[in-house]
Amino acid sequence: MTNIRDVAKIAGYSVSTVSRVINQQNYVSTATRAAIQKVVDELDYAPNDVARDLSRGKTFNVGVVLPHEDHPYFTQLIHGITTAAFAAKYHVVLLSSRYDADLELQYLEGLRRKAYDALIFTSHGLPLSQLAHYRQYGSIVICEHPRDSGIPAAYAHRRTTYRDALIYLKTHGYQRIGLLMSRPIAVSATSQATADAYQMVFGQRPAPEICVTDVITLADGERAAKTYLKRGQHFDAILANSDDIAIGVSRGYQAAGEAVPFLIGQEHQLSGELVHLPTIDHYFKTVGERALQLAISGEKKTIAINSRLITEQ
Amino acid sequence: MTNIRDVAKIAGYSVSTVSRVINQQNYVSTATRAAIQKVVDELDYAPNDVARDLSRGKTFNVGVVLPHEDHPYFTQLIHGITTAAFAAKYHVVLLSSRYDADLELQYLEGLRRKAYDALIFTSHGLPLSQLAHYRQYGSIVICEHPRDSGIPAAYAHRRTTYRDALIYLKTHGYQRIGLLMSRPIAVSATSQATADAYQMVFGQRPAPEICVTDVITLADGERAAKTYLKRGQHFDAILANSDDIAIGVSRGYQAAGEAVPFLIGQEHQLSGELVHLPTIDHYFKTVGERALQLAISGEKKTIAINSRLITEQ
DNA sequence: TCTTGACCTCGAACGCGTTCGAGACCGTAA
DNA sequence: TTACGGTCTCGAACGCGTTCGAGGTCAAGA
Repeated sequence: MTNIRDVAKIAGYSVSTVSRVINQQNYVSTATRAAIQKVVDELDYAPNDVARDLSRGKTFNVGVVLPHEDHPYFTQLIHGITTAAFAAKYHVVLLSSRYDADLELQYLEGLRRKAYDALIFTSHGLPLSQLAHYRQYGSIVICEHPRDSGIPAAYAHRRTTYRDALIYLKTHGYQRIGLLMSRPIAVSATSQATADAYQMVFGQRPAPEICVTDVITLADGERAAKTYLKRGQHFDAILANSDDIAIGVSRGYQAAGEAVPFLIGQEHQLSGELVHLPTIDHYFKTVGERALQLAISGEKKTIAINSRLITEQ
Repeated sequence: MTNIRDVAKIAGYSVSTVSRVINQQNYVSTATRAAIQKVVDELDYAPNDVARDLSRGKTFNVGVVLPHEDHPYFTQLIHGITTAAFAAKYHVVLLSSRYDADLELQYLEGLRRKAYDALIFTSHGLPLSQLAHYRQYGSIVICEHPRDSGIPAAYAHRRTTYRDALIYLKTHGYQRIGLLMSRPIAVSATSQATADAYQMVFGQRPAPEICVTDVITLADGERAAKTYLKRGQHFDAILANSDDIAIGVSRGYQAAGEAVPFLIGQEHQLSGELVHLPTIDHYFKTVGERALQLAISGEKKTIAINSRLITEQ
């Protein structure tokens, strides 16, 4: 493999002059530039990006930690992140975590080892304090409310919209509400926002038995419906954590020959549109764009993107 | 930032011995290992991944070129790729292309400049011959039939299943078939497979007027239906290029108050399942896994994954 | 005429981990 | 006792581009 020293030697100039030619910098005479360019072309020389990254001390890589690849939240977020990364000439490195603490730690170590300039956690299993500890090694951005961690964040401002949704249900006469969540309230900011909104509207924390957690897919929605039925619980309405999941819930009730509660979905997915399901759009693409911008600028900001309740579609 | 030389100096050992300790290699006495480890811990030293990549001449990065992030084909493929990459301890770098030739060239140059060990093209705008030219700089894998390019490939074997689908239509009495495609037959292997299957079943190439191209989203499907209606063309059945798109077609006809032709979708999406749409599953996750394995092993193979026609769901 | 300041080019140090060849030491088999 | 082989450690070269300080040239302004 030919390197910059080969080019310099053959062209009869110093390495630094060659470097200035390939980086299109000033202070190279036209003749010299042409002579060096000729050798570069003849030798089919291209600078080594890894060496360049090493000497510049920067990789232009942003690691994106995501628990699943096939969930709409992450898909939309990734779309926003890659769009913004592309515009800023950064590279997006996908890091699967499955909420595994060891893996997340490995990725944080990657930041320490300079594999990435910045890390975006679309979600996380480790405590925020541990993420915060790694900020000394590089920029870290999370996609949820940072609490008291001080970590820069871009996230969907869910609570207000969840409140809107629950108020909507209440004013339409739905009193007994079931809540579906991807993760337990104790560990998930999203689930907390749901619980907080519930408290605002109904004056108390949601009882544990009205919440079903670990609901991710349509099949989980179906399972949740069966769980409710098996327990003999009755609900007027259910706030599902995605449109697909709401569809699953609907199927679960139908399969059991029971009346389907009123449903509200989330994510504004095609499936919900098909059955005219009320939903909440969190604008995750925008969240992703903002997260990436924070990550590369190093700004210590918190950006909340407003969600929207969509009751007619 | 502390480096391996600092550790060596403070520990009183040579750099190579320290290297052997942090890489858990043999030929270090227990006492030495402990002494060095102590200094490593005290200094909070972590090796620099970029320097390591440079000296090893390998990055463990695989670039994945994809035209869109929000299309099910790519989402499923990415899922397979990240799954396999994770298992092999490789990193997936997402490269948006929008079929832009300049961008694709930039990514190929990235291979030449050692930014990636390998490149997977989930789709491409550049001619295969140009991709083939860059194989001298690193492993390249495509996700379609490689024709005579010799490029290693993992792809969905579509033609046979398209034939099955068209035979299914023919035997059920549907004679006049419309074909929806994401890209023109001239540039897309997928569209070619559709046309080839059509010829096998109906004995002739599909007439240009029965094909609508640039159909990517549900809205495009709706538009395609309107195009057909505007032209006064009648079809007994339409082979759409995704379930979502088929739904769009259905809407287009319904909005115009016209009878909806029999529809077959693709990708086995949730939307199709909801309306019991016949579909074709291409197993793109598997394709992605195989593509990544080819990319990192450097094997010069072509792997075709069989698709499946699903007529009852 | 002297100074100042672009302009051009060079050499060497720097960023940092890996690896190979060599040397020293010790135990065991011949 | 000589040899061979394994263990342990070191120094230096290597992978490769960037950048800073220095030095030389030349023209314009004082």
